[in-house]
Amino acid sequence: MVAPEVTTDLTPKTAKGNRTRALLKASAREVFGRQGFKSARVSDITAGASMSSGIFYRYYADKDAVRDELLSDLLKDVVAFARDSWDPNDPLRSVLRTTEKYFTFYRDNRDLYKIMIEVAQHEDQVRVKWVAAREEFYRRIGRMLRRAQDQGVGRRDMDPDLAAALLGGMTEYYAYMWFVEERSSEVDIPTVAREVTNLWAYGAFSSDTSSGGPHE
Amino acid sequence: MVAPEVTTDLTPKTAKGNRTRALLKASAREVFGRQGFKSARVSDITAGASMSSGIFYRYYADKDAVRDELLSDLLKDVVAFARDSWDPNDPLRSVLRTTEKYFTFYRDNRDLYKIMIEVAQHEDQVRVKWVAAREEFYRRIGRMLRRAQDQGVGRRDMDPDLAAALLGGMTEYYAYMWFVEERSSEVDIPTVAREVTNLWAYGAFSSDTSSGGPHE
Amino acid sequence: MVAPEVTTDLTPKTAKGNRTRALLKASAREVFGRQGFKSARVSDITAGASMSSGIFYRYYADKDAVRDELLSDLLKDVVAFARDSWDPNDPLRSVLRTTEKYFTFYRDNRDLYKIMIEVAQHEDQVRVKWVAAREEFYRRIGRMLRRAQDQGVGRRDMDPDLAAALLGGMTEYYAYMWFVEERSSEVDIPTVAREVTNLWAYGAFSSDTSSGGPHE
Amino acid sequence: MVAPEVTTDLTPKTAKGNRTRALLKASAREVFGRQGFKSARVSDITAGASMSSGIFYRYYADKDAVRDELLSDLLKDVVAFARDSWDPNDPLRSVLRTTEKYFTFYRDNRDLYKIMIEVAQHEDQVRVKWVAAREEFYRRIGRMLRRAQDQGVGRRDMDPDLAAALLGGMTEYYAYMWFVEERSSEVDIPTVAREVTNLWAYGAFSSDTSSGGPHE
DNA sequence: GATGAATGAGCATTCATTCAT
DNA sequence: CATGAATGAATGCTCATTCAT
Repeated sequence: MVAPEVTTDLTPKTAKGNRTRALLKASAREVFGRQGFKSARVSDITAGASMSSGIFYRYYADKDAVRDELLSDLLKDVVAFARDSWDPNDPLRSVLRTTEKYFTFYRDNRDLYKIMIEVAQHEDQVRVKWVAAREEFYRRIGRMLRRAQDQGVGRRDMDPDLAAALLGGMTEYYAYMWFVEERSSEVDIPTVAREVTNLWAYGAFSSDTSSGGPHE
Repeated sequence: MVAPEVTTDLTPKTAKGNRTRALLKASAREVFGRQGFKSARVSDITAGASMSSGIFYRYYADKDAVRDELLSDLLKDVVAFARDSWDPNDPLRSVLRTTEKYFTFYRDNRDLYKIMIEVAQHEDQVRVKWVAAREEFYRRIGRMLRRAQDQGVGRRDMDPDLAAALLGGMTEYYAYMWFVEERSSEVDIPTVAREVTNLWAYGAFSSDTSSGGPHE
Repeated sequence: MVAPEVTTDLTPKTAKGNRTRALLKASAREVFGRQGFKSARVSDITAGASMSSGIFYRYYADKDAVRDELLSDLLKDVVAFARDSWDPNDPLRSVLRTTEKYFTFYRDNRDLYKIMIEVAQHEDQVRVKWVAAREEFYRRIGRMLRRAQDQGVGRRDMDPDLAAALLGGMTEYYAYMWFVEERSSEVDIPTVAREVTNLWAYGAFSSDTSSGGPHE
Repeated sequence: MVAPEVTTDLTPKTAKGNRTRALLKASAREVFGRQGFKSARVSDITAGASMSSGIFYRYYADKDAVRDELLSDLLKDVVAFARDSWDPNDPLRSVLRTTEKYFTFYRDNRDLYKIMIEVAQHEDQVRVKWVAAREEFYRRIGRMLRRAQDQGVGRRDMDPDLAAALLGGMTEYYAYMWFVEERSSEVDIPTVAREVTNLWAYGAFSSDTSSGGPHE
């Protein structure tokens, strides 16, 4: 006979419980963002919420659990983002808009991205989901590029999937350097978004399309 | 009470010592690459070299010391790489060649890159050097793009420094996904290098130059 | 990466905590006294209090911290002792009383004295305070001897400061041999105190004063 | 059958060997004196003699062995010192001479005394010998005091053995503070020796003897 | 004899997690 | 619900000592 799992129910039963849980989660986000996940102690999280250390385990099974919840939130948003539709009639406008939104999103979630990147180096579970979310992104871009080729506005000699990963990664990595590594930069989001879009426009789309490109 | 002598000399004095040190270094590289730096124990390193744990400290002050030596090696190579000259007369050929070489280099040092990226998240010392090496890269690219603009072959409406970081980062990040994250990919280095070069060619250089571009 | 919070509060928060801390301190005193500070392990201390090793660090930063607390306690008492006033009208009676009190005090704190002496060999911090406390003692004695000379009852050809250190040290060292080294001795405190006082009386005070001396 | 003790012979067989051994011993004395016995590493000793660490065990069984040899040397000298005869006809002159010689001896061996005191806190073997040597001293003094009483020049109401330990310890402890603790002191050996002798003269000997006392 | 490489036991300290109140 | 006390496994590092050359 299997020993009965003594699974303690971690769901808050009261409004106060909900609040405590939320405070712990917020503190975890802040502490992880500041110190990194590995060097953050559970007691740092509880201290950040002005609580006693034991209470943490009333709401989370362990340290990994908060982390996973925070990263799940981020991944959900990222996936939703990736699924945002592009306007097939004006792909470059879509690129510009999406790029701007993307940078804004990344900036607002820089702490979570930082955690994600740190954790993904070790935790296969996390990395797999993280990679999957990005692949989804690239697939979308690839589809758009292919459609552009079909419509005669995409550069002929281009591997759409490869170019998608390259161009998508370009944006993502710039955001990383900018907001996570805090690369000093004089530029603002619209400026970078325009440069990105131009690189896409000239790099991936036929030059004759570029007449309607976003470059000033 | 005067503190005991701290000037322990860690240099190997014999050929055997050199061999041992090299074995430890190699084992460290392998262990860090496999388990990550933080979760690697010193005893993992010595066990990997079939030695007793104490011997490690005969050659390295601590766990950080091997790591730093490994990363210094990589950084030295990276910086040398960044300083490799471009052929000003045929920038696109240079891009193609450099990109191919870069991917090859990254692939051969994937384990060190993995360590570098992991460690740079926590260690300011390391991150600063790592960022500096990349900036050097981008500065070089920026200079090349500016020269191209001066010569009338670079796209006019382009911020050379911004574009440099974007294009440079694009290559780097693809290499990361490919070799460190082991993104499954059907492509080979020449193929990716050609696509990268085309994106540079069309994205950053005037279209009239592109007649001599590397796309088949 | 910002270093994690280091401001761990080591203060007990509950009555139970206070009790635990006190038990650990008592155990440390006993263990240090028995095995000496250097060879005492933290786990010896916790084992002596029937606790797990980790709890020690809830209340003390490290092994040195308990030691310092114990020695501070002793030093505080010693300094207070040194400041006890002498009766200027009857210096020899003061010597007798003080000597008796001193031996009693030393005997009751023999374990702490043992630790102090051991530690003072290595730790400059401790030695300095320890020496300072003794110097305070000697200064006091010196003042008394000088006053005796002024009043015509102190031996003329005496360097009061030198004699003070000699006479003060004589008492201290006898206490050390007696209670720390456990020199077998048939005598009791009053007997030794009387002999000490006589040596002071005849050695430092003019013989004509000695008529009122404490020797039976 | 008892397993045969594989006792390696540690006696030097050559002149060079003798020299090496002596150098190691000298280095040990210096290193112990500087860093203390416990914190001195065997490799500090060999390094101090510009030799490799392994050689140490060619001449000494272990770290304790050199220490014991050094302390044996000291103890032998101390015991010889204690056995030096006093001039029964002029005890105070003897006290003065012996005290001066004692301070000189202590000063010249301050490093060995320092080691002795440190080690005696832990090592029963050493402490026992050390205490025995001192007791021998005190016994001698006691005999002298008793003889003085018999001859009518010693203070009647004095316990000779007790006074011996007190007076002997006084000298010893002053030497310790002076030369080991390096108590800053303006005085020189003759001055202190004279004060010591006066304290003995007036403290232990009948006042009418003091006419021939050594005080100027 | 001499060198320096190699071994491995020993100990302080950290911190996630559980428990008593 | 909440507190903070208690547990104990885990690991980096030191250094006396032995060994191969």
